[in-house]
Amino acid sequence: MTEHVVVGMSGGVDSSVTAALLKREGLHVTGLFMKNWEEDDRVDYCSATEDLADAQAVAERLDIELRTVNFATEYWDRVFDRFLAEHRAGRTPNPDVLCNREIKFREFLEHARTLGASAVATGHYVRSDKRGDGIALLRGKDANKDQSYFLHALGQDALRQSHFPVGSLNKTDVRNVAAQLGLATHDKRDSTGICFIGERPFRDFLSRFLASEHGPVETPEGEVIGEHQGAAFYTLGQRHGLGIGGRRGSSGEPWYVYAKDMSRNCVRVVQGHDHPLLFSRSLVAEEMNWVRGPRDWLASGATCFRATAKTRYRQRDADCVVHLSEDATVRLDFDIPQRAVTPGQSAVIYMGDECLGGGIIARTEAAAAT
RNA sequence: UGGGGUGUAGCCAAGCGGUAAGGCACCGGAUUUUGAUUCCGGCAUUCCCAGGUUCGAAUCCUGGCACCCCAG
Repeated sequence: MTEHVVVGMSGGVDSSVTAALLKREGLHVTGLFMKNWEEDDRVDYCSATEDLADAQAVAERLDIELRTVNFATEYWDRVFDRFLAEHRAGRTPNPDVLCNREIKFREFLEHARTLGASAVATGHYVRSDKRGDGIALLRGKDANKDQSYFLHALGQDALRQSHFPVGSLNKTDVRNVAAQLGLATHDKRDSTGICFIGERPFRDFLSRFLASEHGPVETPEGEVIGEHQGAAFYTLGQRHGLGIGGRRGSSGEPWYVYAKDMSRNCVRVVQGHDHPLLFSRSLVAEEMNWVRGPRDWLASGATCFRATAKTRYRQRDADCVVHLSEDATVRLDFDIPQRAVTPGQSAVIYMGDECLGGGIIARTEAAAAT
């Protein structure tokens, strides 16, 4: 009996080619289009409609069935709600990390099972590989498109039942395959923005869900030099949106957010992209997930090991020492202080090409000598 | 109303008779399945106002106006 795989089709090239490749392998492929965000917004409505039409066109071309499903309630409850709560707390959440864990590789996967599938597939640029007694999550072959950062919160259950065909291709190859097969999405622009929600004017979008008040922008010395639109709208390392112009006797460099004080609704800034206050030498991450279990790579008894880590998507890996603890937290000590390490974002740990896992940054330790 | 100083884009700020540097902010774009960062592009027919000198002035002259500092 041929394996039945449900492919999450978004209407983009990557998932189109994912379906095509699995079909070519001879698997029984069903496409499943998810709509997880409801809005009266006309722009949004149009793009979702267009995406569905594209997915349909591809499905027809490939001669596979396309179904649709709506997880808007689940998305709101399990992803967006927390996304908002994090912002209220002054942190900078990564909704897509949560979305993958809660929606794509939980709700979606379960739904696929009810359709009789034994596995799902997505267009993520990652690879998986049997290692030891488990399955390792590996970076995508195309280093520029690698999305393992977003999938670091997956567990063995999810990986065992998932395929990532485009993970071993380069983006240009993916587009070529799509073009050769005559798929309508072959030259479709890569999508960006929050998954399922899309690219929005950030502040306007968030302000529809979050109450906010203007507040002071202060220097480390406590001098008020501007007014912000609401502390929740800013993230550490951010430059724009502060409206701070030239100042007498000042260097003329831009100003960047290095801290937020939510109790005072205050955003603290510092001048210069590389100001010491923007750097952290270490961080503590919570809610750690070890893709393959926590002890595989550890010599017995050891409580730390060397690895590399990213504290933001698309950031270069940074060498560090990972310290394990009894609870589900971890401390990373960087060889070289990292810029704009931000609570709420994920710290994702790698060993070579393998994504070991990661957690949510809870706090950091300043790099500046005290 | 005695003396001194300053008035150039939203904010800093070059310019000192030859036809408005630069930076910050802001806007647009590129990059990007978070949010950022980064990169590229745009941004004063006009220099507080009014006269005058000159082939030509933000730059010189005259008179106003505004603000700042020191004396009161």
